[in-house]
Amino acid sequence: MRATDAEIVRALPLFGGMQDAHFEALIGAGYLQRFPQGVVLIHEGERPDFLHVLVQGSVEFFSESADRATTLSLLKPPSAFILAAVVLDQLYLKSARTVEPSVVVLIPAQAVRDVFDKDPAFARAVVAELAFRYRNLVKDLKNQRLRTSLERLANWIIAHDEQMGRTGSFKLPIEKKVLANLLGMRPENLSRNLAELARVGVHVRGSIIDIRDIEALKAFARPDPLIDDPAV
Amino acid sequence: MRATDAEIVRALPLFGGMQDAHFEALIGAGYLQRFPQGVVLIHEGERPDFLHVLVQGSVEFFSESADRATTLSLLKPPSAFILAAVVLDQLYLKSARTVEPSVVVLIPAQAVRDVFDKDPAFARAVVAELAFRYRNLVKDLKNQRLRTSLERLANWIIAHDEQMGRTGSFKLPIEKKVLANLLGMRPENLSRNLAELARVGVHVRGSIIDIRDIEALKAFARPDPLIDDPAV
DNA sequence: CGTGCCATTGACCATTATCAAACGACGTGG
DNA sequence: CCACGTCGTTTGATAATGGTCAATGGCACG
Repeated sequence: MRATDAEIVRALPLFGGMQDAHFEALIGAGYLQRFPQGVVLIHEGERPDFLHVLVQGSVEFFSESADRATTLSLLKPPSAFILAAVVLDQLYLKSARTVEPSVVVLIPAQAVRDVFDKDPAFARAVVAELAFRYRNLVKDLKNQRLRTSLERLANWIIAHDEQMGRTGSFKLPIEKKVLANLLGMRPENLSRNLAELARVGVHVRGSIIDIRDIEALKAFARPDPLIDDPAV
Repeated sequence: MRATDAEIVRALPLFGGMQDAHFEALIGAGYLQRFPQGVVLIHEGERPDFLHVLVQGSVEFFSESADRATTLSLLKPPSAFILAAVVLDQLYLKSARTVEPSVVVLIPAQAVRDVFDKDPAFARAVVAELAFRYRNLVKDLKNQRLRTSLERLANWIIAHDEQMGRTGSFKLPIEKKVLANLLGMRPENLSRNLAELARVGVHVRGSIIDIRDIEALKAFARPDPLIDDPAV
């Protein structure tokens, strides 16, 4: 593994506070892999062998059951994933695949559990990470239960515009197909929903989104910090 | 607080492994309260002052946004709740109300965070608890995304029958209204869905559910351990 | 024995999925 | 350089799913 990759991992909040010796133990036991686009990294139902750290690229979490499939979330680097399954040593509940060529650091699950038992700072960081992800999941469930697909889309557009600096205009960072699945709808429905949002001033040309009346959009979307604000 | 209530708390996995002195610190700082049915114990958007431990009764977690409301889960004693908000010291994302007269132990959030920093066994237990709840939430989201309301109901009936010992017959443990909200549907829809399940051998008289053909029910419901099995 | 609240039922509407077809961007190979 | 195939996207028609509103019946509790 190159030193810069180890540094990326070390810089994550999850690994930042731990003792050097413990970090060396983790990173020494781990290794780095490069994957092309579309590779399934983990399969739901299997047992976790490694804690994964996404260093470059991006990963989509999805799940399939009884002939249906859904995207649960997208992950951007740098970020660790499947921590809950690793610490409990229980089956994966989601599958993960790369949506672009990606670089992943793999750390043996047993090494993670060993260091977790020895390093209080790491244990605290694991708690913070799990609690943070727990809360994101609560927000996802609320988003799904309390809103129509049109409202989820409208709020996603508002949130993404804020992330991009409130310019009122941005390019979709992912394919519409992937966005549709992420928002819990079919691509056909996303297409119609995007057209529908013209009524509140959202205009679409290809993958360019223009918000021409943010107030009208917000009046329709009714964003809620307890669902949409990543810092809450 | 009565000694027996403290013992109930102490017996929880979350508190079981910690040092006596630390448990005394927590329980000494805490106090016990009794609530009638229908009291809102916590309001989403507020800051957590206490870790709650449900000792008796039952609690419903719900959320409201933009004129809509949904039930996110039900909690049975003994069980701690709102742990994620407490350890991160961030706003509640859900509200909670009693659905029957309940007994709750309240432990000041700061005391929890103090002991968490000092007691590795407690820290490990917090991780296990958070990871467990995280996984339950993933299952909830999959259940919601991958199934229709009729399928969620069918699988709930199968799961509840298993919990009750696979007798093929049980009494609903909660009002249909509450069950409907828990399963993410309206009471009218639950009514129709229950009638619909007669086609696969489920018969309903008042709050009594009879499964007359478990195989037919399972063939329709297609239960998935990665969604329905509480031990996975 | 009222008075509410829960549950059911009917009619209707909103939302979303499904199926099908057509279009368009993009990359490959001739 | 262009023809072609692939895949993502859009659009249309239709069906499934679930919500809303309203009326009614039933049951518990005062």
